[in-house]
Amino acid sequence: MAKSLRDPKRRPTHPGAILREDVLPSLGMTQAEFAKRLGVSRLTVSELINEKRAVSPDMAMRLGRLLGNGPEIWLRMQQTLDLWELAKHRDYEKIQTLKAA
Amino acid sequence: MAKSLRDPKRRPTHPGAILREDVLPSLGMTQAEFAKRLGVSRLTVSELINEKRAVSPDMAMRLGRLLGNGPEIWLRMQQTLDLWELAKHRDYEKIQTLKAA
DNA sequence: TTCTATGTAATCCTTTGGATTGCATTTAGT
DNA sequence: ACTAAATGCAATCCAAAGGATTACATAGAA
Repeated sequence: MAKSLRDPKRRPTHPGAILREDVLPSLGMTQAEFAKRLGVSRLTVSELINEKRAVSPDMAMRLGRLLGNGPEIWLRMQQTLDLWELAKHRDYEKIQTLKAA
Repeated sequence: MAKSLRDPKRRPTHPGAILREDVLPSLGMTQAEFAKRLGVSRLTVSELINEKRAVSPDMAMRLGRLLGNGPEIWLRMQQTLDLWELAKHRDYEKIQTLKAA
């Protein structure tokens, strides 16, 4: 059978990748300009775009506002990544699931 | 007309409230015992339950594992609260939404 | 009342998002 | 090719936040 649409093994896309590959190019806007509009420093945008840092709730609000699509999308992408990363290096196996509450 | 199901004015429920009012009671488990199962300190559980702190991604993983319903529910509840809080005291009004990308 | 559960304060540690500044490199534009 | 703008990145600082541990006071139940 075909692979499921989302491969559970694969690292979820970092929000920065979307900004880098889709958003900024289609806007034809420099990082500096983008940062200015968001009201954050150029460094913050650069690191986000290069996947060096996560989308914080604050940043999600800014992106949602600037791009007009709300903060949820950005935050959800980030959390998906966060959970995926955690599941990798942390041992939650030790926690025994309770049977019927 | 009737109010919408979710009142946008109202503060979203804190995940700790669910633990305090539903989960722990139905489990008939003490906070100390719950903390032990989760693998965190009693303080951490107490503060979470009393809404003094947020559900972190790590805590969401633990809750999801222990309760058997996955981390997403807990994380999503927290996010909703986070965004609601941010929208209150931070001024995102200054960020001008870009027209058609 | 005596023991258990809980709330909470104090302290310490680590991580992380942001701001600045400075500098090297890349990429355009002319 | 040369200059100027854009970008990547390192170093510092700062503040907030999740956790741990310890200790203490109170609430409650056996």
